[in-house]
Amino acid sequence: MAKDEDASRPAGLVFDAWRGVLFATSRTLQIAEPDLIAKAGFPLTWLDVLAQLYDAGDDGLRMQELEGRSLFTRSGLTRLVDRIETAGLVRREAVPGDRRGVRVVLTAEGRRRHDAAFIDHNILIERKFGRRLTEVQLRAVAEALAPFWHDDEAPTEG
Amino acid sequence: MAKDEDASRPAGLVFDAWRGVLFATSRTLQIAEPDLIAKAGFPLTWLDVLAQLYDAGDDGLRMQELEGRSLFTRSGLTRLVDRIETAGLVRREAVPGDRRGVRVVLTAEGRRRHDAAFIDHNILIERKFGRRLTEVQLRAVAEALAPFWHDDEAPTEG
DNA sequence: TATCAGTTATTGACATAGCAGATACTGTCG
DNA sequence: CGACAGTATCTGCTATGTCAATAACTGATA
Repeated sequence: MAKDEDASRPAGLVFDAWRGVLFATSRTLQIAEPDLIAKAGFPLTWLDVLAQLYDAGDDGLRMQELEGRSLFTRSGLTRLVDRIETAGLVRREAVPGDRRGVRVVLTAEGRRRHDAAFIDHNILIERKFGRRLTEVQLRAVAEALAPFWHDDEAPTEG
Repeated sequence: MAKDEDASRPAGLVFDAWRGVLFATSRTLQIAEPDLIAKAGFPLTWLDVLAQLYDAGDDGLRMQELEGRSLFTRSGLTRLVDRIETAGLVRREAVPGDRRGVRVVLTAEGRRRHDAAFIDHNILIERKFGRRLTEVQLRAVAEALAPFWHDDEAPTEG
């Protein structure tokens, strides 16, 4: 018994929605990742970092700030930035007035590669994700999941 | 569609919807993973496998089938199943009539641990994901993203 | 029955991420 | 100055995932 209603929230509904979110993410990323590597020559993790630095402007970001805006740990970021730096897409610079700190800045090459990758990536997301939903559905999903943008569980840097 | 409003172009919509899906997944998993490890003693990857085997019934699943139902590669699965087997939660058995094959089956202990973990995990998903959406939103998300469950991505551009 | 292409699963070499501890610097207090 | 607590970043060890190559087996063919 206990068909579904009665409970303010049918358990199966949450499960189905969660499953949808999970699979949409995984499936799309599984296509987007190799695509990005083929076209841009670097993985999504790099694009995350490059995009953050792009948005941050000319002064770049400190490792600490980068950590706050990404889904990596500090040590993971250190190595990630190492690789991107070795590839010449970012540069570590001294922070005036704090010799402990480092700020990470896009190089000209990094900016170029970011721009190209960003465009390619968005086209792919449109094709593999967006195209599977109607406009009404897109709007519903975007609206329903918007709360997760600003995460109240995680510390948000100001 | 052909709803041409300047304020909400489909491109921006796709981006917002994708961003929502991405963030909902990341934020929720970042909480669910440590929680599961604390309560069940194993990570989400194990639960994925255990849940698939649970659903599959007494005969379990072959590695191949497990691969099709999960988001791992074959070799990744081999090692994942190795670990779970070492922990005693699954068992590899011969497949009658095909000596290449292996079928993976839940042990009694595996079933117990699965049940407990599944309950805990669902409670957490309800709390951290489901509770942020209304029932209408849940329904909309579940419906919109259901196509991703069975992903038969057309090999050519679709 | 010998062979050969295809299938199933594992293994080896390698890449990347996390945790915990190390390293380098800052600012304060005596 | 010298000690100390706090901050910013990096490194060592380890865990886990992927790709490419391998081993074991199947079914068909000559």
